[in-house]
Amino acid sequence: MGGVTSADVARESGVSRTTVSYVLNDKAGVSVSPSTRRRVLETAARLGYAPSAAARALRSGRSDLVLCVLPDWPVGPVVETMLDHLADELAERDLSVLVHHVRGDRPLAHLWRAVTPRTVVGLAPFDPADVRAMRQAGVQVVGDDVDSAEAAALEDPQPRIGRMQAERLISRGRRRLGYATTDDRRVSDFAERRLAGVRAACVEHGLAEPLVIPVRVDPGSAASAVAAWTQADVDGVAAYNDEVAFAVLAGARDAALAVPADLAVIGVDDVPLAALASPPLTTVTQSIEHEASYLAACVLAALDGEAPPTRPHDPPTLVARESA
Amino acid sequence: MGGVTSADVARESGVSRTTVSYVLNDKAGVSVSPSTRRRVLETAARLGYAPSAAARALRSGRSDLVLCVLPDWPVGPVVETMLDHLADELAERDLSVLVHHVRGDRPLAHLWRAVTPRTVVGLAPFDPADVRAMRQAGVQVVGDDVDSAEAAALEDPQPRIGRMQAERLISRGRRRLGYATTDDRRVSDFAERRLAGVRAACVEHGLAEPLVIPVRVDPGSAASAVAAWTQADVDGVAAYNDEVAFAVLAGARDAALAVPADLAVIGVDDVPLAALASPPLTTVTQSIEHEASYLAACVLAALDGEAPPTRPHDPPTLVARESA
DNA sequence: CTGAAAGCGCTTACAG
DNA sequence: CTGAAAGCGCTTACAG
Repeated sequence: MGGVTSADVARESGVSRTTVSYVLNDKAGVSVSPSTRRRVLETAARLGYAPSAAARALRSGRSDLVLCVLPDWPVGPVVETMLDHLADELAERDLSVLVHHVRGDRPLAHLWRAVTPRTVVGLAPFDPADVRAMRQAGVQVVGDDVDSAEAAALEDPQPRIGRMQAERLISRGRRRLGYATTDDRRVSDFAERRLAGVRAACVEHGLAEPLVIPVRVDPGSAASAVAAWTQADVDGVAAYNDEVAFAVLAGARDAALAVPADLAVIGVDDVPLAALASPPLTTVTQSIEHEASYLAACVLAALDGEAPPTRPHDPPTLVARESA
Repeated sequence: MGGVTSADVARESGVSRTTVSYVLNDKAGVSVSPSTRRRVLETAARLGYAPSAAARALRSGRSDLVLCVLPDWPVGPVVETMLDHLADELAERDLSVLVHHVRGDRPLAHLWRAVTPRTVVGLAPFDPADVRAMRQAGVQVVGDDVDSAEAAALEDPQPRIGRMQAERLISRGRRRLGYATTDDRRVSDFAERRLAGVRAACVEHGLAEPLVIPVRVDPGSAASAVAAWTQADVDGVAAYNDEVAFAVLAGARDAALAVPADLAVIGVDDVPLAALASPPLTTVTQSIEHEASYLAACVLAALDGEAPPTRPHDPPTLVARESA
């Protein structure tokens, strides 16, 4: 039932468990005679021995697991790509990435205690109490705003994204902007911060407040939003993300509006389908690879007890296609 | 350093660790006086006690973790939704779902040994040697084809999906079909099985072999595929999935082909954006909720030592929109 | 160079 | 109704 233990290997090769442990872990500073070493290695292989991670974790309080905690927002291709990169980079250090989607209000403590990860990476800020508890238990905590919510707020990239959208629209001659926000509560914070950037750009360019309308990802919702914008002479719409932009595009189509001539539309994310939209969607994107590398570097630095690397200055970029 | 332990709770509430354990685990057959019970519970809450899973796993050989192993294929909204449902259903039994994306050829053993999960759920078949090892270590294994690759093959739903696509196209008067397959090696197996269904339907209806062309999710690739189909008088295209279908739609648009009049297009999955395509995408979908419930039921059954439930007969359904 | 022993935090027979 | 004690498998000072 319970597999082969180090005691089995020790008995079988006629040495103590200590020696087995030394050999198997290549313990530095201890020299084991070559013949013994060989015998132990051979026996372990023959018996198919694999150490119990539970025991090891209990003993040493650490594991080779990196727990990645995702907030409860919808995870699109962007986050997924990021996780892939992260896993790749950490794999080189023999770290396995485990992903957990936070559901409802189940306490986080249950989870990280259950996993005993070496590091916990959060994609949204943790509860400070959770951070404290994890740190106290010797778990590295890495992530957005873990240490300084203020610092993060100062360099929040979201408003820049919104600003960039607005500036593109304005540079294309748009004079009255609309904002297609999401009705998904879980990300309304994001939407709000992006919208702030749009607002700021409007103010700077002497334009009126953007007309904000929530748009669901379905044709009907988009149609009525487009009607309202048309009514208000809106000629350019910045969407919360590419999905919402697709909806706006569909709404414009239904209303027989030409894009971008009658209504320009710009999204955020550059999802794979963006290039295939009708017309191809102009959008703003952040370099996911950079962000992932940064996160990986944070994890590695924490592991090596080094100071966290400085966040790369990673401005969003415009992907200019036809819709705006 | 090491967080709050049950000994702390015991000391603080003036009882033994035994009692703490009994209370916290609601141990059946043991009666603890209500006042003691309350005191322990209260102290545990106040101290923020969470049991060390490592110790628990070491002691009992089991944990509350369900490890969900995803194959190396691109995970779209479909799989994501499924995982969400699974997590929801298992959360009711206090099981936490952890997701691991298989990367490259790193051995699976390392991972499940490190996690010591109660159950491992595979979304693609495991290596039989892995299954054997996990079972031997007392880890439940649940997933596609775990026990009987043949049985699974018999009721493989993929060909039915392809067949359904073809039949829709044929019922709309299409006489020469094309198949837009993926060039992603990781899912070519899926594509092949779906294509088999398309082929079968063509044979049955006395049509020629479908003209198979790989289509990448970019405008250029789609354009040349559409050109080839046009050349061959293809008037209906079944796509491997909705993403590929979007590409075909874009290609048709570039070629000034009317959809569905000149070229009908049908996808698979019904991703959120499908309804927003131009024209709205007709597609075939499987009930993810059902599949997720089935998987959850398998996990729960394994947990309770019951026989696995029979797989629900869950035929794919057609979502008829305008593109076909 | 190698071994006996302690202890990580938990659960569970076994005594009271 | 409650507690003292053993033991899960491992690593690591500490002795030889």
